[in-house]
Amino acid sequence: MSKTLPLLSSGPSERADAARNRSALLDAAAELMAGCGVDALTMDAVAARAGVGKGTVFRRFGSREGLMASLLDHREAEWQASVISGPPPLGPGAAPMERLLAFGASRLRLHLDQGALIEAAGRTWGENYAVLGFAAMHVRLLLTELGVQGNLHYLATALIAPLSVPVLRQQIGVGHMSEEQVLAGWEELVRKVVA
Amino acid sequence: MSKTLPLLSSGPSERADAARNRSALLDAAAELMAGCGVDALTMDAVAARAGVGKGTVFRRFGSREGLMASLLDHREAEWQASVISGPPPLGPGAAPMERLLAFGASRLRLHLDQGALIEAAGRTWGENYAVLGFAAMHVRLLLTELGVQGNLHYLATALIAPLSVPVLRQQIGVGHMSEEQVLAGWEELVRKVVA
DNA sequence: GATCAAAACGGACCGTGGTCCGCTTTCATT
DNA sequence: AATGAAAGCGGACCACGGTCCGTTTTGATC
Repeated sequence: MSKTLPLLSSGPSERADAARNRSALLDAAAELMAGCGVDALTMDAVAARAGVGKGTVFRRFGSREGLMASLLDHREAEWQASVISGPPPLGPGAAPMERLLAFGASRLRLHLDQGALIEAAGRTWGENYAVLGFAAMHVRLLLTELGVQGNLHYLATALIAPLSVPVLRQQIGVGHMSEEQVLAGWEELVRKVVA
Repeated sequence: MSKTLPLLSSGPSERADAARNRSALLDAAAELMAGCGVDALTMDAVAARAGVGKGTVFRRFGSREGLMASLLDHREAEWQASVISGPPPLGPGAAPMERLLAFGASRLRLHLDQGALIEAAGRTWGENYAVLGFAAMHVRLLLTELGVQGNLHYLATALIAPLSVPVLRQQIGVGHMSEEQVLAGWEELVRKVVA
């Protein structure tokens, strides 16, 4: 996650031109992606569209994966906000089990919607502590509230794992499950773990 | 999975020169990888070492990922064989629960050992029906024997998901779990699902 | 063993991600 | 406002994955 994620940001501030270019690059990337899809997005095109040199793109985002991760930050921050303070059942106010099932459904949708982008972001996104860490923390908390016994940290990551993009792609694309079947299966898994 | 996997192979046979080159390329790749690691392996280097043109490498394996997948085929085939007909508790002869736990431990080891190669093989390997499909089928069978109720196909894939390379890397690398903790956690998960 | 179509070969060529380094901009300090 | 060092900039340059197509090899058939 980069400085663009409000949840974690701050830092020693960015020079004015740098901030302007970062924003221009993110806009350019989003526009190009909307037109051509994730895979056809080239760094040269982004730089050209934003009216900056290619080197600038790499200084700001480190790599293509880093740029993709920054594009995801937006969506992820919104999602995290809706978990922390959005309306129930995803947000606080609902019973733990309801929240947990809403979490699964919501995460499933997010991963299906942003799948291509998430895969394009690769490890930069996938091994980011702030992303999986937040989800794991949340699930762990809900499991605690549900009175589940055992290594809750592990169980939380294990419940999140079947919602990951590669697994979903395998289940839906190769295994020919429907989205509903996957969600129903996950709920069944959760109930067995919680029971 | 490619023609090199005995479990699935045959086909209308390969011309003698093609077979010779395939074998030479796999050897060259394995040797270079042993020396320089997975990431430093370039297609040009493999071609040069095998004494063939670059085009030949791509005709045989399709892509870099395809070459990596072919290198994995060997190990995967051995592993599948040990599940199907190796000694207990991984192979037949042990009680279903023992076999299931042995499956987890074995798969965990395989993924930790071959992690870099598996990631380098990307979707070519990861979405391969013959790989995840075999594991899912096996787990599904064991769950049946254990009398588990529900959507066993989904539960099988959900139990395999936490053993995937990205999840393991996250748990061990970022979350600072030990290999033993991960395995213990997975066993706990299995017992909750089976119970 | 001659013939020939299909298969395979090789390496020049291309696009893209990523680096490098000399020049320019910013901004804190005075 | 002048100054200077740090931060940023740009685009030429490089390495590597992947493609293309004219040439060569193979092996089935006669």
